[in-house]
Order: sequence, then C-alpha cells, then structure tokens
Amino acid sequence: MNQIHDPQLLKGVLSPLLLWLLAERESYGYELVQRLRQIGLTGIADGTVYPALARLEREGRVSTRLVASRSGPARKYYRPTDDGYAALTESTGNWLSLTEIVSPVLARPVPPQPAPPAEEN
Amino acid sequence: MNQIHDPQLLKGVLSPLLLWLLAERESYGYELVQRLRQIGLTGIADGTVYPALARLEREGRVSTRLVASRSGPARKYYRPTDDGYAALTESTGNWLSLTEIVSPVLARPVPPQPAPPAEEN
DNA sequence: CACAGGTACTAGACTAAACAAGGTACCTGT
DNA sequence: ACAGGTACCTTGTTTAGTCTAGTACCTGTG
Repeated sequence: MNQIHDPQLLKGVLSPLLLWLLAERESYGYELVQRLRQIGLTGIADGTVYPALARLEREGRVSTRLVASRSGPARKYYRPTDDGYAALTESTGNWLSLTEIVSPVLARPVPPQPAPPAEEN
Repeated sequence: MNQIHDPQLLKGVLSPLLLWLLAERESYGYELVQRLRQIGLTGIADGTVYPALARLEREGRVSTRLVASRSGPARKYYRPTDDGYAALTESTGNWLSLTEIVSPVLARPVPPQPAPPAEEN
C-alpha cells in the first residue's frame, strides 16, 4: 500500500522519523500517521505506526499521556524522553552515514549492461 | 559488528547494492564482502552477504558460474540477469525516493526542548 | 608430511520490524 | 439507532540481516 513498495527499506527508519516528529511537536498516534503521509510516506499503515510507538514506549524513548478529545476517543500523546532525544541523535547519525555510503553508489548511473551477442537481421 | 550499529537500516539496501556492484563488475562472494567493506560497510559479515546472494539467485536476479582459483576453493561468480538489471533500476528508484523523504527531515537540526502541550481542537 | 592460516562457500537458528487484517470503542450529526 | 469519522490495539505472516558453526580447498613453513 506504500508508494514506496519495498517495506524493507523502511526498517530502522520509522523509529527515528517518529522521534523526530515528536521532538518537533508532541503528537498522538492517529495524527502521526497523517503527518507521516504528509511528508511523503503516503502508504504507511496505522498497523505499522502503533506497534512502532508501543516499541518506543517500551524502550523508554517516549512518554505518554492521555488527553480527552471532543471528536472521538481519548488521544495518547507521545513525547520523547531524554533517552529518546539521545536515540534520535544516534539513529539520525546512523541514517546519514548509511546514505553517505549508499547514495553515491546507487545515484551513479548503472554501469552499462554488457552487450549480448548481437543477433541481427 | 557493523560500524553502523543498526542492522535494520541495511534491510532492502543490501540487494540493490550487490546488484549494482555486480553490474559494475562480475564478482564472487568473498570479493563482494571486501568490496562492500571498501565502500564503507566495514562491519558487514560474510554470513550476511552469502545468504543475500543465494536469495538473489533463487529469485533469478543473478546467474552464477564456478571458476577454479589458485588461492583456495572454487569461486562462485555472480552477474545480474536481465531481471536483475530491472530489479536494480526499480530498487534504486525506491531508495532514492525514500532518501528524498527522510533525509530532508532527519538532516534538519533536531527541534529543541519540549513545546507546550498541544491543545486539542 | 603435518599443520597453520588465508580463501571460499554453506546451513540453521535467531531476531527485529513492517504489514495485513481484524477488532474495540468513542463521539457527533442525522 | 445508526452511519461515519476518530482513535487505538492485537495477532499472525513474511522478509531479511545476523550469529554461529562447519566444511573444504590451497599454499607455505618447519
């Protein structure tokens, strides 16, 4: 369902992304799904985001609080803990290092495909 | 064991990387490990690369041939198939799209300390 | 000749994480 | 009451990188 149709690529990226969004502004799950879609992850499923948030909470990277809403059930707001900020810094570094390695390679034009034995007619 | 100590980030990246290296030059497993280390993936384990190659072969993205070696056991040389070239183009596109979404976010400085609690609408 | 060390590949169990599908429940407007 | 949007959670499946261990070949040295 994602416009980027390789789920594997997202792995390891979603957590820092969520932490970054939460560092920018406290937010709740449903809203985070929308914010992720807004920045381009149009196909992200809520079944992907909620477990990721639960993971972050379990690991102590975010703290939560419930806030009643006028438009539906209570919202669970997340914000990074000190640990979360540290993790964000670290994983951002990891991501940037990786792109510095990978992008220069993949961005370069693919080497020409060796010419198959030409059968002409 | 990787200098980038988040294994998850590599997921989905290794295959295109291998295909790219093989498009550049036919190569065998052991050499590919060294080439990956050379471009910066210093911590990559051979136990990671061989299964990835087996996967590519099983999926028909690469073809192989055995060549005797003077310095050890026979080497299994890999080269991309037509399918492999197609997959390379596609997954390179996926990677570049993802970095275009993620990098502009993560590269931006992390927003400072907690904003006041969001008021609900 | 034995054996150490580099070369080269393979196999199996483990793990993390995205995703699909399904479910619960709240709230507003008709 | 009920439809539709809001909001959250859980379970099972699949993919793929990692760890560990093992096999086996080859050259050089004592």
